[in-house]
Amino acid sequence: MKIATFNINGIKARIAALPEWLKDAQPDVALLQEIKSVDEGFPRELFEDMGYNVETHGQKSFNGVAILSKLPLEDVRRGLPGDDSDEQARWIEATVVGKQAIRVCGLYLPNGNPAPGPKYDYKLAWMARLQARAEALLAEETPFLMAGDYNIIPQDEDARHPEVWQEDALARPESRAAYRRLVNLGLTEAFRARVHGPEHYSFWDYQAGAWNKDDGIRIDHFLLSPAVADILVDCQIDMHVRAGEKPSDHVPVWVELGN
DNA sequence: ATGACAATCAGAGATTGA
Repeated sequence: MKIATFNINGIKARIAALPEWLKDAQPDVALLQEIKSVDEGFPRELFEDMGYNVETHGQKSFNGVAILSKLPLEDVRRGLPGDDSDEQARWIEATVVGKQAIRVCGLYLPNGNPAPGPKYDYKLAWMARLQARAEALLAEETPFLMAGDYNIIPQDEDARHPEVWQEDALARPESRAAYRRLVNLGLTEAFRARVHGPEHYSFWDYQAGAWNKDDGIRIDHFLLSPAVADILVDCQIDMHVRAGEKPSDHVPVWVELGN
C-alpha cells in the first residue's frame, strides 16, 4: 500500500497539477495539507471519479487538510484533541481499512514564525497536543502513522543553508526538541529509516530562485508507529513534481507499506 | 533589510506562508 503526503498550497491553484500527480504516482492514500478551502468548496467529485473516497477538514482561505483514499475510511476525526478553542483546521485522522487497519493522521503543523511570539507559543502548544495524541494511540496499541507538513527541519543536514534557519521557528532548538520528544516515544521517521545524507528536500521557496539553486528544506515527514515501521518497504520524495507546471512549493513524500 | 513569490479574498492591497 502506498500512502503519500502533499502540501498542495491551495486546491484551486492545484486543480490541474494534483490530479496529474495522482495519475502518475497512484497512491492508495493521499494526505493533503493547505487545501485553503471550506469543505463545500473542495472539488470532491473530481477525486471520487478517480476512485478515491474523500474526507476534508477545511477552513476559509487558510490551512485545511484532507484525506483521499481508494480504500474505505472509517471513524474520521477532525481536529487535534486538547484545545476546544482551537479553530484552525490542521488535523484529520481516519482508519484505512485494508489488509490490516491503519490509523492515518494527516497534519499541518503551525509554522510558528515570528519566533519568539504568540505564533511560536501556538506552535509549541500544538506540538504538545500532538505528543499527547501519539501517546494515546501508542497506549491503545493502534497501528498508526502521522504524516504531513511538520514545519520542522529535524537536523542541519535537512537544509541547504542551515545557518539561515537557526533562529527560525522551523529549526530553533525548542522546535527540534519537541520533534525529538515525539520521535523518541518510539516512532520511526520513515525517510531517515531508508535514506541517509544531505540534499534531500521537500520544500523550495518560490522566491529568489530557490528551486533552481536547490536551496531547499525537508519539512514534510512520516512518523510510523512500531507495527507500521515493521512493514515499511520504501519512502521517497517526489522531487520532480516541483519542476512541473504551476507547482506547489512543497512536493509529495510517500511510503510503501507491505508485509 | 520587510523585499522577493505565490495564494486567498475581493475586487486593492493586506495577510499568510517558510
